[in-house]
Amino acid sequence: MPPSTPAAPAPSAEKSATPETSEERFQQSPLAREVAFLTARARGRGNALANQLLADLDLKVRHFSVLAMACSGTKPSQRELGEFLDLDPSQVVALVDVLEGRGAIRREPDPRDRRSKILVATEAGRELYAQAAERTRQAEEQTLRALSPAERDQLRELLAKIVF
Amino acid sequence: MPPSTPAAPAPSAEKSATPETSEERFQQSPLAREVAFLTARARGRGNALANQLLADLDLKVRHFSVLAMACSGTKPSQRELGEFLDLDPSQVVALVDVLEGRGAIRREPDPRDRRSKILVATEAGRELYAQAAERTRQAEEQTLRALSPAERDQLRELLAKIVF
DNA sequence: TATTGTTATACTCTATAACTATA
DNA sequence: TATAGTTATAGAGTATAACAATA
Repeated sequence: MPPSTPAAPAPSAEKSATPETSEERFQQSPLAREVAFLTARARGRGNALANQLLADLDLKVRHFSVLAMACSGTKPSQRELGEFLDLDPSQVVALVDVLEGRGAIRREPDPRDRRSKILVATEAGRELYAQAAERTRQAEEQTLRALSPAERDQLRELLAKIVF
Repeated sequence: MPPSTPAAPAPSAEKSATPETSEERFQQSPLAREVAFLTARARGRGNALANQLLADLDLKVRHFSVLAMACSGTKPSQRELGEFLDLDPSQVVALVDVLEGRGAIRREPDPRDRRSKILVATEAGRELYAQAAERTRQAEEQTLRALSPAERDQLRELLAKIVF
């Protein structure tokens, strides 16, 4: 009988042999190793937190994304924006309507194709974006707080590789 | 006039100065560097592909996740499962109803708490899971095909760190 | 003839509240 | 009193089809 094995978890205990939380238990499941599951959970949590922080600006993540692209100087048309953000053309219409109604963005005619409309931010839109971007920055900080700066960059690079 | 500069993109061209696709253009935007955006896009694409590959089994990713946990041997209650999968209790009921109706899983009484029900897979359920897991494996392979095996492990580790 | 934005519409997913049976 | 599961219901998100203007 070895005298120097102090803190072993006593595997022979009869009743409370499973004091671990279900979260810990489930981390052993195969599902918990699937990238699809992990990204779904990451995006779910991140989205919820970001929506929460954006709430006092009366914005949701989806509106923020449209506003961000309108502020980016890349002059997206509605169609292009929909493809980039994985949004249906009809959804883009609805989101743009909201932001244009708030005076944050404008639909400008495309001189090269009069069918399409280019989205640009107004001065008020750029101000709103500045406030919103600060909040999403906080959300990202909190979401990634378990990672070192180097790991955060790694994650960004790996994700960019698979989606672009 | 240097004779040995053959394939320069001729930056002084007047008209077609933007031959790049909008996707390339938008990758320069600040939004494209936000982890929230990248994970949302990753999960959107991954989810769509997985749903597509699971379609001939009459399953969607959400059903697959429940089935996977029922097959995992971790004996989740409906409540615990909902927390792990970010699903509302009422959604769990609906998903479990479908899978139980197909004979893939069973609700078993929890001897320690007669209010809660533990989800376990039937033999048919384990067979269905085997087929479905092969398809989600294919989906992951395709989603991550731009990454080396080492990079895939890295990504898994980083994601696990932020969601667990 | 094909494409952009738009509208109307329906469908899926998600969230809320109330109920029951147990604890 | 609080919690697990259930039900009903409403809301948000998403997808589909048809149309007008333009290419």
